[in-house]
Amino acid sequence: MAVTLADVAARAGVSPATVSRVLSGSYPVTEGTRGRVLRAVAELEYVVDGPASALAGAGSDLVGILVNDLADPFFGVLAAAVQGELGGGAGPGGEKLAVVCSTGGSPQRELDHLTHLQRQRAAAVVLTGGAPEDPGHARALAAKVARLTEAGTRVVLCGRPPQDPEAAAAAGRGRAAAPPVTLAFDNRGGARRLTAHLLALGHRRIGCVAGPAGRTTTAERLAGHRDALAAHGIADVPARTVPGAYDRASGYDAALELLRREPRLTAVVAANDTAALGVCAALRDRGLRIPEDVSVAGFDDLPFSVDAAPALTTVRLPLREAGARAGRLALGRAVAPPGGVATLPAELLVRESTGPVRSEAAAAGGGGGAVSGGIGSGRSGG
Amino acid sequence: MAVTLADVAARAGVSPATVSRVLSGSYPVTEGTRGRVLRAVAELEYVVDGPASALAGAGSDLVGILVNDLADPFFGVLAAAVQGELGGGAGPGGEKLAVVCSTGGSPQRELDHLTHLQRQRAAAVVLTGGAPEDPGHARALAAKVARLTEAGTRVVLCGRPPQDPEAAAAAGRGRAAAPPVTLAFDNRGGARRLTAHLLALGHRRIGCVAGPAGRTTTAERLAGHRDALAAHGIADVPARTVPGAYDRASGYDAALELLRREPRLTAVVAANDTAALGVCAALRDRGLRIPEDVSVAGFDDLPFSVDAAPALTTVRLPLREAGARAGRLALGRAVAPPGGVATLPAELLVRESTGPVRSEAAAAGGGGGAVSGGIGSGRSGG
DNA sequence: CTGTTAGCGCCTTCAG
DNA sequence: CTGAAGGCGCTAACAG
Repeated sequence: MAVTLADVAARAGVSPATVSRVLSGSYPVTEGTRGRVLRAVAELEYVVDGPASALAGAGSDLVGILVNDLADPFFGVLAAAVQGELGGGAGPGGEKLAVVCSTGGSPQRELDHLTHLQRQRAAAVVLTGGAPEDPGHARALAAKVARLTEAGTRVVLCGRPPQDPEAAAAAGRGRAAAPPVTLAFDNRGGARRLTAHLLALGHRRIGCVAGPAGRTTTAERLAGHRDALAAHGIADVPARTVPGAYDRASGYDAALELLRREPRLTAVVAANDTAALGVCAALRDRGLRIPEDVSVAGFDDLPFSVDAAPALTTVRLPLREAGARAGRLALGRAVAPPGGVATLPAELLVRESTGPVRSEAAAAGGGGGAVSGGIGSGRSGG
Repeated sequence: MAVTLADVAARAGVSPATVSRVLSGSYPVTEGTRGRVLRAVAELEYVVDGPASALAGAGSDLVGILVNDLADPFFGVLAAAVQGELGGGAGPGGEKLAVVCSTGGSPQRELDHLTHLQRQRAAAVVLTGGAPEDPGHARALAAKVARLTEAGTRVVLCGRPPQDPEAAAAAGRGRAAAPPVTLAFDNRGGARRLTAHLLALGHRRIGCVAGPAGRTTTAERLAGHRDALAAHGIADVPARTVPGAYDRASGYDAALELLRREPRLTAVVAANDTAALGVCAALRDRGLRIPEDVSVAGFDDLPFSVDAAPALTTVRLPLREAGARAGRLALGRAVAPPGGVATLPAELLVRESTGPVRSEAAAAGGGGGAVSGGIGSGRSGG
């Protein structure tokens, strides 16, 4: 930081205040002065100092985007959409610098990042992805969000359920400029329709590779799955659900475990498309064909799922739209939905990885021999 | 920002300076005082003000990561790896806040983001992905990088060639604390081995879906492709290369265009795995089997490529490793390679999407009928 | 070990 | 329309 406002002022033969006015464009300045100032700025390659500027009262231009995992396309697409809206930054409000922070799914890191953002006086924060279900964390988060909104930071929840109103109320102590806005996904409805689709195809022994335990998204999708089962008068068999994560390896292991527990499985719903890919790989390795022997379904409709082998039946979540809207909300360029909460639809996409259940006779004759039990996966504890 | 350092000091009955010392932990403080201060901090939910702190001399804890597109797994994986290294932030150097900025491939936005980071006094900046080949931009970028390093910001180039030494020298005017470090990928070598693999399988009419024009990565991969062709004494047919982008749609369109120009194509190398997926889709839509009729190869070995149909032959780039190393370099926790440049290997991964060229006879008999010329794609201009 | 004193670089009143 | 002055909240010398 060698060259300062004062340097520019000296070179242009004006006062620092004038330079400031030219740069912020908030005040009328004579064309001539303006030109000289701008030239001095260019010649000196002057760049406004962020901290000093922020300290002196100009708001920061940081917008925080919290994601669980940057390498996960779900968050990549979401974050890209948010950032796309903050945009080229040509806007008069000035360009915002998007700060994408990865929490790795850790509640503590979520809080830490939020503190960081608070420290930096972020203009807005977008929290993406499901939330941990721990009440303690929910309370801490509500408190942190309250501090943020009180300080004028706009908060948008994208892809998670709204905050508990009571927790939020308890956490609030000052006057929030703008209460947090929520853009939720209809995970439950989507999961229900997906399982209903499988049931309609005749499947009765459906395995479920759930998402990480203790997260709202996992709970919602599981609830939808059970809704569908219940609606068809089918008892939910707990052993047919194994926990996992949103990655391929997890889907692979979980599928093997499911097969061990119930070799006659005819369908598997995975936590998301990435896990579904792992499920497919495991099934294939065991000599099972998809969907002839076993149907597989994903969730999210991530970009690659249409090109998988076979193309994945899944539930499309409007990630792009959600991110873009969250971005607009963060910028204050969109009005909050009534009640501060909007639920975005989840659409069933039937492709090639699901099909009619095979008849029992065919099952007995088919590649079923490969599925003898007791493979001794070290993962039996679940 | 209601509660300040002074408030905490008052409540704890000490001076502001003491509070500052307790919080920064840089100076010895009595246990008792320390306890009272910490309690006051907790009770008031005090959070240090970033701008003020930075202005007063404490360095900023921002690390910028520039990527072309967050929704692209290539960058997602890279950015996640970098961020993973900045890490939980338990380290003594204190936690860094990673700022992931998406340039959308625009040189101007790249510069803009760097200015922003400069404004914020970023501790380090990691530039990922190929660079534009425009000399004007290279000069501007070199100048910007020089300003950054002069200000003490560490700069790491990850996945792009090193800066032109002359341009860098010309841009420098002050004393750079640490010159930029480069982690390059052996794109050319990888592409050469990939095409050589195809040639070894007997392919002679190889189509090439190139990456975006005017970018170093595109040029390097193309050069490698031509190296292999030349090494086998095969003339490069310009019409067999069509430009594209790193997305599925681009691969799809490009494959159709290639087929229009040369219906007897037996292999296609794509700009990357995502584009390869599009190529495969287009080929399938035209009734061609992979790899029996046409072999297809990708690049990068993105996470989904092993699960594609068929599993993609590709060139693995050590994205995870590169990102992690870039992160360590950014933190100053790794020593720069000799000469400031390290080239990371690109490994050929032969999977199922490439196979021996079909015999001419088989070609005549096979699904070739679908490939009649003159489909009139509007894209013939290239 | 702790309190006091100066700014960091800028923006924003106030005068002129 | 422009200059001068004050302070944003914190840290870094200095004293004590």
